[in-house]
Amino acid sequence: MSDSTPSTQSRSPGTIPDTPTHRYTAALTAEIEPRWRTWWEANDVYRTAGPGDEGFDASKPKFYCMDMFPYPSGAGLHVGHPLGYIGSDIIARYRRMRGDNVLHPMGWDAFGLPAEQYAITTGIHPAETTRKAIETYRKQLDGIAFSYDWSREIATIDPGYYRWTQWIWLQAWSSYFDPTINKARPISELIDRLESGDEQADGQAWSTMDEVARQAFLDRRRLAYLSEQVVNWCPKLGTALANEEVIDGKSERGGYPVHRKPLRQWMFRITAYADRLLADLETVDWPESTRAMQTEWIGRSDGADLDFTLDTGDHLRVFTTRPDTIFGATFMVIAPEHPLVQAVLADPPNGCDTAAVSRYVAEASDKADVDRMADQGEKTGVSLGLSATNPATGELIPVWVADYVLMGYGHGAIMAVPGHDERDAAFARKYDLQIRVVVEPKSGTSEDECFTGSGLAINSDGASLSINGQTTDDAKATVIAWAESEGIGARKIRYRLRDWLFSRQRYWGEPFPIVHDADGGIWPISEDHLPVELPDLADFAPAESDDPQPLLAKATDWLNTTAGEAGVDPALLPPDTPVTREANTMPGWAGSCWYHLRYCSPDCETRLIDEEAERYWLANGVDLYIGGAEHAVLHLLYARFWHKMLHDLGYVTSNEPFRKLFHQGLLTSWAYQRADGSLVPVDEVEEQADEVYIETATGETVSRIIAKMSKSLRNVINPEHVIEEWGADTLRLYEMYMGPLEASKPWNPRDIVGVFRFLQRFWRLAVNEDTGDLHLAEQPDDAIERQLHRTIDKVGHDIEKISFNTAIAALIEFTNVATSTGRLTANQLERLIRTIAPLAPYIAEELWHRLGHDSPVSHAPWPTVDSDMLVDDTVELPVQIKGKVRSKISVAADADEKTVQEIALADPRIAELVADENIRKVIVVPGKIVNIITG
RNA sequence: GGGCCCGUGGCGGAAUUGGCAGACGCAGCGGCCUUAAAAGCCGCAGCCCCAUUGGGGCGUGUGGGUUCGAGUCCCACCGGGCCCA
Repeated sequence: MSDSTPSTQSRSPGTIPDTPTHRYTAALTAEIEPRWRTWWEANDVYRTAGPGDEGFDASKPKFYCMDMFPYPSGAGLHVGHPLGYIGSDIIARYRRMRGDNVLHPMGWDAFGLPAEQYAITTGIHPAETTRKAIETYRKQLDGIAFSYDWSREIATIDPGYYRWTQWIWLQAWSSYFDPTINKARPISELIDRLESGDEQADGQAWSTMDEVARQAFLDRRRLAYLSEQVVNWCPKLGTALANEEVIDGKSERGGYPVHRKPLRQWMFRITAYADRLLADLETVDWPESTRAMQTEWIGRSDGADLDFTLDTGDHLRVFTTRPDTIFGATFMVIAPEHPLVQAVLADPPNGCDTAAVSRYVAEASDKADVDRMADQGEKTGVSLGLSATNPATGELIPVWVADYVLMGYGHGAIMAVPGHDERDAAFARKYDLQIRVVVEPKSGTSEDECFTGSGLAINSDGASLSINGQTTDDAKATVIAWAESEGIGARKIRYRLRDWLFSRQRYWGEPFPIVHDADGGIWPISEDHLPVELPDLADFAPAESDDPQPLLAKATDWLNTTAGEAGVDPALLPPDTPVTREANTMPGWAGSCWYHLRYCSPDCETRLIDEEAERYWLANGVDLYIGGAEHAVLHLLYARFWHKMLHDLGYVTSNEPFRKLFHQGLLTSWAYQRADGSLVPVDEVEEQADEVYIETATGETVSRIIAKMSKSLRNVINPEHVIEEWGADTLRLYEMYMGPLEASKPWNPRDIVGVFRFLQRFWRLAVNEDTGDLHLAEQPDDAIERQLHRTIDKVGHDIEKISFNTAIAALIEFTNVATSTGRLTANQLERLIRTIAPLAPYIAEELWHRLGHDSPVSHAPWPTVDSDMLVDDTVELPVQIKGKVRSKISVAADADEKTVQEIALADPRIAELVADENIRKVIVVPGKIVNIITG
């Protein structure tokens, strides 16, 4: 067992001979819990009827309560994983008892890298290891009494599931974004508009374009499109890596060189949705921090596009958020990837050191964007020997190339204002470029060398424009209006959000439902040929190559096929046309973007989601979505994007997928370190004395640190071990009792016994430990009855507030009072059992049936609360003198202020204390407090 | 560097949102039961001072402010976390 303290290690009440036969012990939970689990399963207790199902009651309100589904790893669950699941299960059970139709499903996010990496080292197929891991997870989850409707279980790797993942992708491929209505539409509608002449293709009439030009135009408009992207390519690993997987130009795993390489990749046009993804954050009930993160990630900036004229006569377009500082633009900088660089190298102006420029561009190409953007570190660059005219001042200013400007942002070119931008200032100082101050703070002078805030424009007076004295906001508007009238610029809103790179060179993911013909044409697989199944592969090792090769390229029989074989509509392409399948696969995020839809009708063959089920379960989206904050941006943004796209295309009615979002906190745990820093597993350590820990095997002293539970720190706690020693109800209660669900908190094995003792007392309140019979009172005790109402009321409210720790505290308190006062009547006990049922389902079910019920306690209604029982006739009020409590008085609950004041002043102790004082004022807050101000 | 969040007994945490700080649990102490121990049960318990029951002072990271009244609101600082740079 994972316990480290001797006091808990030796505890094992089930084996103590003196223990009463019918005490709530680990031995008893080991008998009770599996028995009810089997019974629940045999009787389909948690099956949820939806529209069209037998027994569905449409008059009940719906409550869709969903967990972020897990990636089933080979290591199994540790006690941190179920934390959020226990929370959502309590809510689901509570809402059911409140009379809602509750949809509470679970599934598996089963495509992804770890299984594939494992396959590379062991040769075991990812499908096999994943299936095994799912089985383990399922077994572990079942032990904790989750009330999932397993008939709705889905796994992203099921062909029946990823058929629809592919289908959704095809919808995106077959759609475009119409900015005039700010929505996605089928691309067939765009073709109609082009053919009718309602719209032109980039200013060209459709009728004048040939087929190649038409396809190229349409491909540029699709929501899913191919594009040349610079990726982190690692030849040794044979794959592109995410930015986070590259450290100092080397792969995180293996330390192999990584090159920045342009690669044709499938993209998603998520940027088209930037403003909707931003604006609709206002409409959801999400943690403030998560909304802030998404807002920052989308990164809207308001500014202007401005054109500068080069001395070659060409224009250089820049984006700036500070058009008001145009008079301070003393040079320009372009990114190393900017097309102008190649133009300059091809036809160098006088004074251009082409060798230096070429060398600089080559060096910059292998640097990651994050490193280039970093504020610290030397700014580097090379002059191009070109000049541009500042349109406001008329001055000629030099053009440089520098890697702190990124091609992916704006136009890959900036007007540099070293007087008011830190990075431009650093660059100007290094290369001795002119710095001009054009903004001053509204009051006082700036302490900073480089003032980047808002203020008043100065030194900003030119032939066609003057903004001196204008505030920054006014000056921005003036400059934009001027640029527009001069025809050299326009107001522009830009987003930090980039289009989503959607292809991976991995094996264990969804194949794209598309084929390529010999001429580079792209053809969709028709719907009735979906899914495109992942071919079997015997060898998962990536091919080492300078030329990026997706793993699926190894499946040559699968890869090279014909249009007919692959399932392309014969009307589009003759069936015997040789085609190549797309060898890239979709990223791990794909399946999780829409699983909230599939749960509603997991077996629907005709649509991704049954229409009626969608309207019912997804009205206003998922009612409660619980999961980790680590998905605050990527998963939650991608899922919102797909949902909105499907909304535009008419497949879902709601605009947002998750109405209320909640993040559970992280579970930390103690880890033990030897003097040399190496780690000792938690279960090989004992606490010898207070704060002194020794390694059992060696007797050496080890030090204790607190850290996130992880395999590498050897501090994971296995839920099965906890259940073995205390039972699952204790595990559930302990995890919820530790503190607020959203807080990070340390797992302390020593504390578990507290909730176990509570359950023991709870059990003893109902059951005679010696005989096993129920022992009940004939007549209810009035004080107990009142407190029971209060407890039911508080537990209900706390569950709704997701404040389970205080709900449990209220139950403990009631149980302590009830055990010390006497017995409960059968009726009282029934209500108490129903109140604890969402939190501790096993003990509740056992006692419920012992009370003579045949149907599950989870199907019983939540006990009613009589509001008269919540208020007392008399209340005790503290009486303060100058803010310090000096006495307490007992008054009628509805006594008016005057009466309360009289009683307070008449209180002997108060009278004595104020006898010699002048009473200036008496504050009476009915039901709360009395405060007497003297002096 | 900017933004957001958080600092309460030995520990995990409560406090109806401005009204008795420390609910509830762990650990601790005392008692019952027991030959004994464990388990269980009953009680004590923020810190300090005086005292016989009782009383007083100080207390929610630090310093200031608003208020009859501040853990809660405002300002500054210190420490920790997250996000963006």
